[in-house]
Amino acid sequence: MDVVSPDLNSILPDEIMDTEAIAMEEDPPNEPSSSSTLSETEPAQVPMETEVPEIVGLCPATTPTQKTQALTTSTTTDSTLCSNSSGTQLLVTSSSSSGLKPLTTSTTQSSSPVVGQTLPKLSAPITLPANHQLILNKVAVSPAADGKPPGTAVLKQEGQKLLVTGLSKTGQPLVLALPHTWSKPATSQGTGDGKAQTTQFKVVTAGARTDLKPVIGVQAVSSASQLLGSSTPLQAQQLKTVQFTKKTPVSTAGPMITKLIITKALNNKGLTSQAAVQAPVVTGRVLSQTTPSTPPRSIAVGESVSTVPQSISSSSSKVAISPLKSPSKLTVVSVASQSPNSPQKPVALPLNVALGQQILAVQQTSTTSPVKVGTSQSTAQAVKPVQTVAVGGVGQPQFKTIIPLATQPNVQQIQVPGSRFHYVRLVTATTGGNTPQTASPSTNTNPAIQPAKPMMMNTAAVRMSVPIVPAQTVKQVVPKPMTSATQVVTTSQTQQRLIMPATPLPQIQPNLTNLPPGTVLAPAPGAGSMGYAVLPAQYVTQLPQSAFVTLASSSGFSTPTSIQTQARLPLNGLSASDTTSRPRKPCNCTKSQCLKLYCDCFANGEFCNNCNCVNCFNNLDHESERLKAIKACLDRNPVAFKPKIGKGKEGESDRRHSKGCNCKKSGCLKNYCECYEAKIMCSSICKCVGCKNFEESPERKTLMHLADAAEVRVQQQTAAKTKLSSQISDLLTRTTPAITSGGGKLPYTFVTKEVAEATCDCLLEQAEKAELTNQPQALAERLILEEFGRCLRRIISFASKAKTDCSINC
DNA sequence: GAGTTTGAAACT
DNA sequence: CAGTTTCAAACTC
Repeated sequence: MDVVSPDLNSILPDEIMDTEAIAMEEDPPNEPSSSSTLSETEPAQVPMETEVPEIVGLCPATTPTQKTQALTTSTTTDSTLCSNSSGTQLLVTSSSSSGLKPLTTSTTQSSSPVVGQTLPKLSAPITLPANHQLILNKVAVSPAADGKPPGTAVLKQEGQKLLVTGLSKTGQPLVLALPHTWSKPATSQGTGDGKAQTTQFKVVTAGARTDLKPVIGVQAVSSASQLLGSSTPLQAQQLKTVQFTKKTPVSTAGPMITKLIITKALNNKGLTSQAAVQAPVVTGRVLSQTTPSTPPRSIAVGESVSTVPQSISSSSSKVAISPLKSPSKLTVVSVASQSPNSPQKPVALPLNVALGQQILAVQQTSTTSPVKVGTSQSTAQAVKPVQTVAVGGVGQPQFKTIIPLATQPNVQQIQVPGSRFHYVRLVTATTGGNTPQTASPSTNTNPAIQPAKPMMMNTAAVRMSVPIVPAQTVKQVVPKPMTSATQVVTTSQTQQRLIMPATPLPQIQPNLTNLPPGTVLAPAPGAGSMGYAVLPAQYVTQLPQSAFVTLASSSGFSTPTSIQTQARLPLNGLSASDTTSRPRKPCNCTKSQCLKLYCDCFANGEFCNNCNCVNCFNNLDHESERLKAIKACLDRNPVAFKPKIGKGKEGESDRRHSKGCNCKKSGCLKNYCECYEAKIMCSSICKCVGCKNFEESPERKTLMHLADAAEVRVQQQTAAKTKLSSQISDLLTRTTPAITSGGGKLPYTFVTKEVAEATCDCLLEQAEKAELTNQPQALAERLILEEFGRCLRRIISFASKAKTDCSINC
């Protein structure tokens, strides 16, 4: 294992430290001389982080508070789990050459090694950056029969799993990729030559930003330079690459000399939530270079400047990741294979090697909140392991989850608190194919059919986004034993959705990409890739473990009725309305059972929550019906659940309705018109009659002006009210001291109309009295003034008394 | 709040 | 694919 010093995050742009504890051999001769690459040897000790900001846990038993990091390595050695005292866990999983070797995971509670697999022990503590996840999947090792030298790591398509991603506090994505065969299409980036590569690594990097294309690679020393050179073309972003050579301490395959190249995206732009929505996760890139006798290793490097570095130490291997300065997070979870032999392993990455199921989650958070990761897994073969990865963040991290679809249903749940957007991407890594597979809907829909490909995810992959309210806390969902390995992604956000294994619905599979935003699809247990259940993540997150299990169970979605009610319950102490970043109007469906697109909730891929609907079936209690309805909708329209408003041809900023409207009477100037409702112009694809919703339309301009004026008025009124309230409050505050202090200021607030009239009456009376007594004018004026003085004194006295009474009574 | 209008979705 | 019906939201009063 490679160890990265805790300072890595802060140093990443500049350097990478290599701990001495790691039995890695430095390869100075091989280090690339490129200016972009920085190599350093880190001191033996890696500072331990006192805090565990982020954890990716793969252990079912892991409590929400536990923080874990999972690493899967392609090393030939058995995978081991390393955990530190803080509860941080390092998960190392490996897949056998067959690609079906069980994944082994360990939790802090259980240190049992992975069955049949051993991982290099970490000699040095591993410091993981907060909010960063490091996942290393072991690449299948080619048997000697293949003619390859023993210990040579051969990357199988299905087994390829490598995801190391991280975001610096600045949001700069960090990606570390293990050696991967250059021959693979994944190297389309220009990375390289895939010659004579015994081991392949697939690197999937997720970035919160659309343009993020982190390239990280752990390369054999010989190929290190190549990687560096190739990394440049890969990214639109500037990347700073840090490369260091390490020698694997223990490897059955023999000494491992590898270089770790860490590229850090220098360009921090585009970290907006929007960007994250568009292409957060990037792309899984395969930057692998095969090196004989060099087991691939994956290191996820998160960049963080956080003062709370997270350290993880393991006996076998150590990976130090510099603490994240910021909560920015990238989470990549890859599943190399199932671990039939270690079903009961505490930390089992839902690895379906054969299936190549992978889940990629990328999260970026602005906050420094530590990431909590809860993991769970199934132990029995009959029970599918469920992996839960939670990434916490207070800010509005961008979150994307990629869940591979495979015949072996593995569902990985990723929880990302604080993420405002939740993305779910379904990626299937199938065996056979060497070509990097994009997650594009059209190609990725049928994982079982698709040949195994290096997991490569790009923006084209199925993308589902759902606004998620930042969650302060992370909820951990414990997966219920399932027939197939399942990873569950949970978030504290109400918008997040999960697709749970359901009854086989082959028809849906082709349309996976069209599923409602935030939907997670998971193969139904035992049903291969045919069964899917669509489940809003909010339910999953809110569900108790038992409930969740029920959902995940192959038996169907017999969810306790309580679950539905839970959706209405406050989440994380926040009411649903509070937690919903995008308030959704409750539906009022009466006849559609909320299972048709008439229902906005259903159309948006959400469960009805706090709606006024009648006979609603859009809930967990009727998941089977819901699933069928979804299928029916997709059958009718494969893109039924895709956003209607997409980007126009002209550019990103040009939005347009995907289908166009068909308005006939509204002139497209009322909310009946979907275009107008979306505040976009009608386009050429619209079939509307008498359309007035075009740029030069005077009606539209007038309407817009009126709308703007109305809005301005509202704003002004609001501002006026606020100002008035403020003034009154300020006035009362200022007058109070004068009263209490007996100062000369009279609280005119007490001079009401009645008081003024009464005062005038007194003055008039005094004037009349003087007149009746034939007093000289001067005396009369004096008497009047004296009376006025008395009135004032009475007013002041009253005000003071009122103040006193108030202070006493109040 | 009831009734009407509207256009997307669903159906034929 | 076109015409019709259904449906729920938008709108009006």
